[in-house]
Amino acid sequence: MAYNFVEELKWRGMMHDIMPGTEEQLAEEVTAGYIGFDPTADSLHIGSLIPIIVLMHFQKAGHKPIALIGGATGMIGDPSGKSAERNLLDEETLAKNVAGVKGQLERFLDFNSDAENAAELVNNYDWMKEFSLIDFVRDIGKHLTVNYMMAKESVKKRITGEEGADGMSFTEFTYQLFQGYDFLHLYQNKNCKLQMGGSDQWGNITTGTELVRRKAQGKAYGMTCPLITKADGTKFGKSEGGNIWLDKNRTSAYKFYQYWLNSSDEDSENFIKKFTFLTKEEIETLIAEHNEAPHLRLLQKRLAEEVTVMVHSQEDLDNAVKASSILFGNSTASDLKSLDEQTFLDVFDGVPQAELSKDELTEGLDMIGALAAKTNFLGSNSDARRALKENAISVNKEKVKEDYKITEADLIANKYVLLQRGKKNYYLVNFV
RNA sequence: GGUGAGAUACUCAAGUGGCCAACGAGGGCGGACUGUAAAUCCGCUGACUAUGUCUUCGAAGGUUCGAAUCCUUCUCUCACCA
Repeated sequence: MAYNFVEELKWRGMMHDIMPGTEEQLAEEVTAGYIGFDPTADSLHIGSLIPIIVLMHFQKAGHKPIALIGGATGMIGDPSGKSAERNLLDEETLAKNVAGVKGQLERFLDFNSDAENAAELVNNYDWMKEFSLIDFVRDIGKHLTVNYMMAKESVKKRITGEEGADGMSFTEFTYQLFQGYDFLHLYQNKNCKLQMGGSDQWGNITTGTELVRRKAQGKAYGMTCPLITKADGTKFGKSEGGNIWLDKNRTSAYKFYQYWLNSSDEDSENFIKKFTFLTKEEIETLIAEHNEAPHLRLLQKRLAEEVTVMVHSQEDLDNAVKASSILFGNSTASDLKSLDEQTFLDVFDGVPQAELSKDELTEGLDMIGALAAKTNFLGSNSDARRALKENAISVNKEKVKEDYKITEADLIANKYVLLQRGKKNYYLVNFV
């Protein structure tokens, strides 16, 4: 095999823990391996990219990736890494989420190929729903002791009350048995011998391999990748606006692109290894070039490009780059006006808006009113006066003074006026 | 239950009769610089019909020409004693 899965993950820093014998197993034959995805929302966010990419590497290495959607386990809630009991999702939401997550996974893995190592998509609800409580308790529960389950870190933490934890329901305690059974089921029905996941999944994975050993006298393997962290300690995948989603409707391609572009130097070295498929040589060259001229931010740009194209499309990337140059470059009112309405709206997607009547423009709309009273862009008239005095206000990217009046001549696409306070605060007024 | 201390703006925290819309620090915002970064420097940070006016220092009353500041009652927080 030209491509060594384990070696590949190791140099990319994506290997946290691996069970002894896993490499030998992978070297020996085409192996099926799976990762579970929780349908906690109808879209995955960029935290789920790592497991997806691991599966893609897995397939590139000639093995068979299985993506498991936790339709059943999602109904229970994984206690790993949580200090409080989770809220349960109702069936309807869950069905919607499963469909959403499934659609996204199809972007990255080809589930319809005839190849020997074609990717496969399964939903554990399909085999869990028929399982009766009695059967489950007799067939599965019998093979593991409570002592074993209690010894897991995720359980121990909650029981001993560390970190303000407040106990754990039977429901969540059962979770690891469910996930363990998934592995057993896939082992028996799909000859799946490997489970992968984030390092917080180690406990659940070992429960699975243990179950395979005891119940099926088989040998199964596990591997985890480190959880993504950022150098400044803030949470990965979050911005002020919340999660960065893979769904364009939740996080626009522009914002998605920006998230990566704004990575720190330190993080971007790390991220480009993990989130792109560039070769080791390419990445080393990039890092070297970046260190030569850090202000050009080659790493961040390449990272943002690669990931945006992978998750969205080349077209989305082009638009995001264009939008970025309008927002952050030296664009002028005429640049703005040259945009067609759709692109303009895409660029300013998510920017707060207000609607005003076009009648306001006939006499010319004064700045104080435009900023505060009519739009609530700024909190008060005083605030508006201050901002104007500070030379902080722009109309259509051009600085204005307190005596400026907005007229028909300022309209973009005959409808919009772009207000701006400082560099980053935008506000769109829609004249109808 | 008793005694003592305290409550000030987004947070911490000065102010103990007029010079108080209230020192200072942090945060936030803006400007310069810069790499859409970090650091640094400077400015702003109650409202309004604005060289003035109004409301604000736990709540309600009172004293006074004038109260964040003094008095009374109440609410809450903390400390010590039961």
